[in-house]
Amino acid sequence: MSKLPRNALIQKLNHLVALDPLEIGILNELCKENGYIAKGQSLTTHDFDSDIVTLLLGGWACRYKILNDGRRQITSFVLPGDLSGVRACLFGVTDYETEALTDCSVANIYGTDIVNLFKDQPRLAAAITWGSAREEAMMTERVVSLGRRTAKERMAHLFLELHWRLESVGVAERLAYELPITQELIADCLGLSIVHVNRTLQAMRKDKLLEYRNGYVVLKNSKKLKQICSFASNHLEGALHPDLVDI
Amino acid sequence: MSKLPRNALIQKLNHLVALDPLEIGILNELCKENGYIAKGQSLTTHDFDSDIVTLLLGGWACRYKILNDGRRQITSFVLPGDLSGVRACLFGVTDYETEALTDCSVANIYGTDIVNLFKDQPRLAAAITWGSAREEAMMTERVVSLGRRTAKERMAHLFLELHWRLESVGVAERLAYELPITQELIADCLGLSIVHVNRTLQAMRKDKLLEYRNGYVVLKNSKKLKQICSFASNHLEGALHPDLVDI
DNA sequence: TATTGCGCTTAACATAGGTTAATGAGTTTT
DNA sequence: AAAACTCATTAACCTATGTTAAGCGCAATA
Repeated sequence: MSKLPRNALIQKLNHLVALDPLEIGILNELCKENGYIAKGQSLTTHDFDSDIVTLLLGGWACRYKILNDGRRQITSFVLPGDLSGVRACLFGVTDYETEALTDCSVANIYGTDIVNLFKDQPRLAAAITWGSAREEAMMTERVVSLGRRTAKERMAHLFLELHWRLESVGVAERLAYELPITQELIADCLGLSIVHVNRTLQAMRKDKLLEYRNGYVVLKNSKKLKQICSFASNHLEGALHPDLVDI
Repeated sequence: MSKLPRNALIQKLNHLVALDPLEIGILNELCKENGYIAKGQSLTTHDFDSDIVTLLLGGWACRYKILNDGRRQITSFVLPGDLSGVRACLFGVTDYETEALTDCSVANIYGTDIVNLFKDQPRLAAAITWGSAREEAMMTERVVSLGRRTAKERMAHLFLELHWRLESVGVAERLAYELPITQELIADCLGLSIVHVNRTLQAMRKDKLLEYRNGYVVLKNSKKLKQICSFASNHLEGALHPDLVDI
């Protein structure tokens, strides 16, 4: 393993393919922190024709959609190591807003550089594509949660998924992590009312399943939590197609 | 425009990039109908290590997940022109089942051939990637529906989205299409009970919004339907990044 | 140190949608 | 043509979750 510095994206991709020093060098060059976004600001500059992909390096953000009467649905949380705006850049489609939930540090990357990656660095391109595939898998799980799981099950699933993701970029402890968001945001993510989020949280505290106070989550009984929502992390894992590994 | 034969995939991709005759030729070769799957069968052979991507050419299928107590959530309908198993093939992950809802004709494609497409035909690869991006966009809409839309809104959205997709592969009339599935399947897609699907359908019939009998849907007031769920099709459209068009 | 405000908590009440169960209309099987 | 199924339909009743509204605690501001 090389001693080059690692950012969250590299850590994430490295779970999939063992990156060689050259590739790590390229990524480090591409992913230099060069921006800062204050809490509440939009992550993606909405100048249409903006040709920028944003890599989140530190902090939390979310993607959401608002219906005409104000109902909001958060479609995903954006964590360190996640790219934002790839689709907008490649296909000129934006179908949601992205907002910083905390102050964030980011790397703004030219869309052209991403496209070049696809031309010149097939393994890296494949790894990035795998990132998108993982997002889609998480989306699938969210559909299942919202469609068929109860409030308690949804909640268990969310807290476990966040832990898993944060751990894979080195930002979580073994059974705890910082969750710097309000219950209202959790409600808008789980398709519940804020009151019911609170009720459910209380109940789970009482059952010694988890603690969640002051922006800090402790999974007190992760085994039980996993049972409750039949959590499996396989959808977050993967192995590259052999033909692609050896390019 | 060339006079070569078109299958559903070609029609779909052609909305994104104007394919040249050579590319159409490659796709036609790759997408020859070579399989038939009976209603109720799994679309993807579940032999692990199977290295096959399935292109649906005719018929309907769906992806779903079943919770341990039998609750089922359909995560998406698979229509002609849709690829199935790309992620499984590239990353060895399967996180849902895929089942034929009608008898289906398909093209089984070797994963290797898809991978080669990524190496040799960047525009086609980009177009296929765009297909995945579109699926993710639809997934996002589903999350919004399940999380924040009422039964009636969800239903309106589903019927409009299906019409849009079917039209784009030439399998729908201007305001009508065949929907060869049961109300139970609609329920499992919309996260509702079968009884409530029926209730909602009755109400929408009475309001002259749509007809749906004998597997045939007629959108009687598509304008109103669009208002109800603030349907927008922009998430289904897109334009390729300029750098990719001219490769 | 008073004030304001945001986020958390709780209680009382309301409802969209779930459950159970029975009936009917077509279709397939025997 | 009877029996057996599968789907759609309807009614009666139930519950998970939503809504409204009111305190509470703490941090930021004045």
